[in-house]
Amino acid sequence: MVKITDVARHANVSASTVSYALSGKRPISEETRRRIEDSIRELGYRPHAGARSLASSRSQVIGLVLPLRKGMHMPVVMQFATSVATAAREHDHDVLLLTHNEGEEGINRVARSRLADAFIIMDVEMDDRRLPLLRGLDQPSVLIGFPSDPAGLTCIDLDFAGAGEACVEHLASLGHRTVALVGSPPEVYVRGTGFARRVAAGFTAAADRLGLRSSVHPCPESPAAAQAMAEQLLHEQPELSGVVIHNEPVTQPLIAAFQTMGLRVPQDLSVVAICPDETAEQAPLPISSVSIPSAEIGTGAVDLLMAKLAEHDGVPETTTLPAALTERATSAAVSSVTARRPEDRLEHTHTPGSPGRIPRSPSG
Amino acid sequence: MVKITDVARHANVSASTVSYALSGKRPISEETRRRIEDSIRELGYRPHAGARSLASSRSQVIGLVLPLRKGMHMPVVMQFATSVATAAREHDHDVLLLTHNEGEEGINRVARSRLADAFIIMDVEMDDRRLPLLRGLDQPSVLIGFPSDPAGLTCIDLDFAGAGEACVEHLASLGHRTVALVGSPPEVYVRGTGFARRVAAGFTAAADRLGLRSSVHPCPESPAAAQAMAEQLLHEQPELSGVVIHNEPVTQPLIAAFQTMGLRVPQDLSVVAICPDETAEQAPLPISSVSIPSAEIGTGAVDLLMAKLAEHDGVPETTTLPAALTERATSAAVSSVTARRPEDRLEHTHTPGSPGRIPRSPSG
DNA sequence: CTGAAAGCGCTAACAT
DNA sequence: ATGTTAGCGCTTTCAG
Repeated sequence: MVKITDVARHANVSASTVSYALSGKRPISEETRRRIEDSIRELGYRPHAGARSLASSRSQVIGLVLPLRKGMHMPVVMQFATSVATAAREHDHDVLLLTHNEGEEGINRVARSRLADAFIIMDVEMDDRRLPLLRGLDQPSVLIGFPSDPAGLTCIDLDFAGAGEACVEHLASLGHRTVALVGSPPEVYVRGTGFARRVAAGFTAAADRLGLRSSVHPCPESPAAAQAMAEQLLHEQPELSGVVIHNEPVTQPLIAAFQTMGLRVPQDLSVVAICPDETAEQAPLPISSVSIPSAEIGTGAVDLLMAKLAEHDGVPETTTLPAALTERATSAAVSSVTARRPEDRLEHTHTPGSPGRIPRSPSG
Repeated sequence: MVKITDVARHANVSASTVSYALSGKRPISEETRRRIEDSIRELGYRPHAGARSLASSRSQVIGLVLPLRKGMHMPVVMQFATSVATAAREHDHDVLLLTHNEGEEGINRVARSRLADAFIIMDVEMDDRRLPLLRGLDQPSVLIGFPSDPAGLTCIDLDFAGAGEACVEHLASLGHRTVALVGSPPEVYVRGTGFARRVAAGFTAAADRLGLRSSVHPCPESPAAAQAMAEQLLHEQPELSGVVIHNEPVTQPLIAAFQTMGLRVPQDLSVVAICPDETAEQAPLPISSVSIPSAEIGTGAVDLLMAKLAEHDGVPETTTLPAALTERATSAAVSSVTARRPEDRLEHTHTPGSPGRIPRSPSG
């Protein structure tokens, strides 16, 4: 194995000079730097990561904790992970993969053994059990998602409340008066994952503010559940004309179910999703959507982490990425009387005036 | 930071005794071991990973190279990654995440800096450019997938050829005489990813052997492509009664397209997929399938790697996981004359006798 | 602008 | 069964 002393000898300098040439922590003459670089290349030198970490107390590794639980959409997780890995490399760091199932102990182990010198935690819950641990660590961390109390932490996420609002505002601007949110599976709400609740809160708030009737429906991630949900919605709310979907695997099946039941999208029913742009664009009928920018969140998290590692102060506790809605083919202005043709539905039809259960009525 | 000498002092032993107690590399008296363990717990000692790696030339980290390219199904990749991470932890190792887009350089960097002391490479191509590098590394590696020449390497994968065969055998046993394979996107074949070609080879070989008509159809990963594929298949091969799908995102849309076109599954058309069990089970109509056992492949890869790290010889160059077909609701025996009703199809109908293009005729 | 030298915390001979 | 000691390869004072 070629080591720093080999390079030093070959370049006729001391080992420390090679080290400094590599780190840039002190000025090196042009001439010397060139000789060193040549030697490094010629000998094929690579610093030993362990030695470096021992001497500098910096491993150049960031620990990335990914969720594996149900209700997480894996393509999004993967895109996020790769964007973190790529961004980390641009800052000369590598990424250690930790899974949520090792729990707090995994983070603790990696932190205290100094295997990683910073952490990115995905899928943070409102009252996440890892928070006290993270606050007490020597190493800085960045959370994806906002816990109830972000004090002393650094968090970044899409403005999910804003996303919920943007969807409602879009539908309202198109003239829709009754809207429904088909959300994440029930367990996601139950375990207090912030984004699910925030979408619902933003959705409901905007509907109330704009005087729309609204209802929220957690939905399991299966085509069957999507089918049942479509039937339930049309059954209970004949005047429903706008649906917001925040549940990736259900998006396509739900739209298909509506169509099968005789509703034309967007003529009879407008649909807006909160999902990655890729999903929205690739659908048979491109979906109007608020983008979940996993890649930006990933690089943003890395940037925040690097700022903290550099001991920049003024790293904000919370960073919120603005929600932007892109209009595509699934949303349109409500049309006149002929718009809804309940008599075409396969079953459970209603006459236009007969109201189903109305879970919420507008407050303002 | 509490270090090994602190523990040694606290337990009234030498540092090396603590080290040996931890590694188990030499016998320690029951009494001493207990004292050491107590001290470790009391002081909250964790060995410094870098120091350990420097002194022992073992980082206890394995590098995992994941693909991000199109045509890879992310849920499968994630499940694989998490099973690797979990299995690695059981052997006291951590996992460093490398993305294929860093290419050979990423592996080289991590290997030569001794950040990782073994590698698992996913999505290996027939003539993978990383092979020479891997063969020359100090560190052992395990490949997921079989390159054309596995000599000097260790590879593990599902028996994809066997999977293709099993599907055909199943369909043949049900009386089907004309079968089609809807495969991975064209680019996957083009870049020589082994599994896609092996499925096709096994499929074709079994069809030939059993005297079935067969054809192979690469298919892009979009619902639109699935729809087009369904139309094309029925148009060209009116006598088609068995379809094998090896293209995860297309599976569901393709079945739906067939149904929309008036075919009943499995009465008019049997469908068999090669996909994770989870996908097959969760489909609206549970799909008869050969399982892609990502988790087993992941733990298998780790086990092979650990054997190599332990310098066990006799680690096999290739490990093939047997293909097992599970019969579910999408396959059934061909029914009699009334089975196919081409006159019900939405368009491009054919009279029963008129053959479409027959891409392959049986050789035996 | 460059060198010399003292560790970083741990493991693994080599002792006994 | 345990202790002593010499590094592992690098960074970073401290000196010049």
